[in-house]
Amino acid sequence: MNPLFHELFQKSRFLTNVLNLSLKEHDLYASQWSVLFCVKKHEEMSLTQIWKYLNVEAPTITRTVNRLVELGWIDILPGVDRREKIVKLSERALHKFPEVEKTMIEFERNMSENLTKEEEILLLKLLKKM
Amino acid sequence: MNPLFHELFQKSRFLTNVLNLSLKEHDLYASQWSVLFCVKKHEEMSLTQIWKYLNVEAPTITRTVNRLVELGWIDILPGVDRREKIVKLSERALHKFPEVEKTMIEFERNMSENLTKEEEILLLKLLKKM
DNA sequence: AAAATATATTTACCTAAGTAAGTATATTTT
DNA sequence: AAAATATACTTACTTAGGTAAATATATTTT
Repeated sequence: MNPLFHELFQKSRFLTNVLNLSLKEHDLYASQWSVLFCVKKHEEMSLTQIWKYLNVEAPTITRTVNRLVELGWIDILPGVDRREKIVKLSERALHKFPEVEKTMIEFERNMSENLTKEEEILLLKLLKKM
Repeated sequence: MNPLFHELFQKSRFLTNVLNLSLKEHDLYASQWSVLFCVKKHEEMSLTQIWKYLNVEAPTITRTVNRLVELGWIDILPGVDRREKIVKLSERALHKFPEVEKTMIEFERNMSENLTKEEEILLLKLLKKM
């Protein structure tokens, strides 16, 4: 069997585990971070915007956002369209964000330190091409 | 944020979804296939051998193997050491295996058709190096 | 305006993976 | 031989993702 796919799945699982471990210090999981990150970037987002941006299905975002609301990272604003839920970072989340970001940058640095900058760019290019 | 990790996670999720769709014709999931594949390769394996080979935790394999036993793909042989569970493919699984393998080869061909052989080798190398 | 259709989110149920703690059996130490 | 430790697997609980179907609200057609 083609070892490429096996390796890709393994690496993905490994990186998720390491990332979860890194984010533990902020009581966050990787998927929660990915939602916080894109909401921060766009300031306000509807759930549909989030799941389209992150390329996952709607129920996944319903769940993660609900958890983040429970944990106090996210506030819900009622939209004009009463079907949709508009979401933004809470005060506390905005305050904590830079520290979490620091952890993320550290994680990314550690996980790519075996690659030169050129290799990193090449790897990204090949992944996208596949 | 470094787009490399985002891309890797996305691609992994995408490939898992496509693979699950391909394997649906055999009523199998990707993770079930990975267990069947390594058990076939080694003929007989203990659960510990399986989870070490696949680089996952023990409970994951307990669950997947149990499901495969239920579905009739795997038989359990009692080991000499009564703590351990030795596992092999069922007759039916051995019979069906080549067809599933064909599906897998087709999947791999489709998913790597945008890469030249050289790029494929390079991608694998970079993933391993990371 | 009523009916039909579309969109946004949720609910229910499934696989897939993790950690922590429990149980049963082997092995090693004392 | 008894006690302590190690190993193999399981159980309970959590996140993370998926599909299919339900619900509520908007929009479009008739």
